[in-house]
Amino acid sequence: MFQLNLKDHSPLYQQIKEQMKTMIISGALKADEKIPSVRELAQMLTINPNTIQKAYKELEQEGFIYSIRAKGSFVTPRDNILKEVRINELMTNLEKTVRELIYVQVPCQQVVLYIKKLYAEEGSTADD
Amino acid sequence: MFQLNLKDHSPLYQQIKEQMKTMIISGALKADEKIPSVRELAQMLTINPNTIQKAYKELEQEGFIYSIRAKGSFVTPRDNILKEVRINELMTNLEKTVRELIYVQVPCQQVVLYIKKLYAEEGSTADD
Amino acid sequence: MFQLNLKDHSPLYQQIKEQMKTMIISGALKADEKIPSVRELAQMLTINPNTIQKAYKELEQEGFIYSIRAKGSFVTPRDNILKEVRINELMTNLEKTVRELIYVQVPCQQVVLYIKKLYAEEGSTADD
Amino acid sequence: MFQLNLKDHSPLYQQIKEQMKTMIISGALKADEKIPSVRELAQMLTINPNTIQKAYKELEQEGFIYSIRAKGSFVTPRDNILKEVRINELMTNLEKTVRELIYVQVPCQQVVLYIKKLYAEEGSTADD
DNA sequence: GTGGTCTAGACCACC
DNA sequence: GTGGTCTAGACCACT
Repeated sequence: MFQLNLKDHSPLYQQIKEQMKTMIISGALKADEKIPSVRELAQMLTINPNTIQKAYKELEQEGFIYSIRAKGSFVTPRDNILKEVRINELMTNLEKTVRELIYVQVPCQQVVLYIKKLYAEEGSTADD
Repeated sequence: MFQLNLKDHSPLYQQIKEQMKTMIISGALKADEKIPSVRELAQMLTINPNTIQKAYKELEQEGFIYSIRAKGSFVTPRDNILKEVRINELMTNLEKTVRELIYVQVPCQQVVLYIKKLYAEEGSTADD
Repeated sequence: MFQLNLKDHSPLYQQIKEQMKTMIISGALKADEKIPSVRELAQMLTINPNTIQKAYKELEQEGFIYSIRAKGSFVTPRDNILKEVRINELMTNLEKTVRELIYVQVPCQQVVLYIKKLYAEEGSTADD
Repeated sequence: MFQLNLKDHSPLYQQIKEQMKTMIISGALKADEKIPSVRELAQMLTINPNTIQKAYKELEQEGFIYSIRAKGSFVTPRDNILKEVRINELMTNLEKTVRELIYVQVPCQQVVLYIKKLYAEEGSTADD
């Protein structure tokens, strides 16, 4: 389920955050679905519960999950996510990547086709 | 020339790397142009030369600059850059960003138009 | 009647307390009016009776309600409330809020006008 | 300097946050002034550095302090604080307190005079 | 020396 | 059993 890389320079809790986000975004975790409890996941990954706690707390602050005391943590339905700020960040990120793609002379058409392919994939599985 | 943000939590040497890369990619620094020496830049930014050293070392490893002993450091012409690895990284990065854009329901067309606009801008100034 | 927010990190029993207090203060619940029994309210909100119990117990300790065995719980008439301690708490709270308002440079007049408006509203409906 | 109450139900890190905020708001700590390092304060209060860390991190997220790696933590100048959201919270808080003051029949004039007094105090010491 | 990350193990409030 | 808080002690990256 999760693959942690201890050699990587990025902190464990961020790796957990990233992978959880990926699972939510990819649709592997559905809206309002329960995610593993802090202790469960800690045991699964054989790391300290505090590290999971930190990851979950930040995921909650960023709006990807919500937690209910004595119940567990759950995936925020995507329509409830505060989108505007995030979209700005994503577009800035996109711009930076594309500018470098231009620099290394990847043709426009290749990039556009790639993006259309990604949209096509998702559109058929997760739209609606 | 450089704008360092001490309050930002990203390390100074990375901020320097990023800004140097931006200047190379944007064309502000031309191929084979000399960039400031470690000591010069350290003095300009009033920070420790070790910090600059680290930034330059990584830029060289990533192929953006090359250095000649007793001469200084210079911008690698873009045709000499080892592109394949970098392109892979960029495409992976692109995929992650686009998947999240899909998740927050930004329409395909908006993304594609944005990318075409970026290509158009650069095409007229730096292409060829 | 009551709106519980499970995602909120404040305990359920406090949410119930707060809302009950608000209803008493606003006049929605009159003096000596009967409030729902523990079991009734638990059923209405589909939560554990213990949680309601805890809320009622604290409301009683703070003097907002009183209970009669085998009869139920009732709203304390406002003249019977032990006011002095509570007023001290409120004034301390007020001081803290106002000091921060000063810090973020909200002008005195704006605060004063706001308070006068609140008094005017209540004065016409519930005073006397 | 700091007074922690171990018996209090509120977490230690929040007590630290509150007191630090009070000191910033009261002007006891000036803009860009260095506050004690994580370890220093931990030693002063004889509590664990992690607890201080948590308090500082949240204070930084809320904009009251900023930290620079390998340098320390510093007070954010008040003009740089993101005010609008905070003002809304404060006004809501104010409303709740005032409504209860009305309920326990504290006269409007007493409240208004109290607020004017607070503004007068601050105005003479910290304005400009 | 500073802030940041992590562990192992404990205790608490809530439901 | 769940999330949240706390301790004691360790290690790391950065400057």
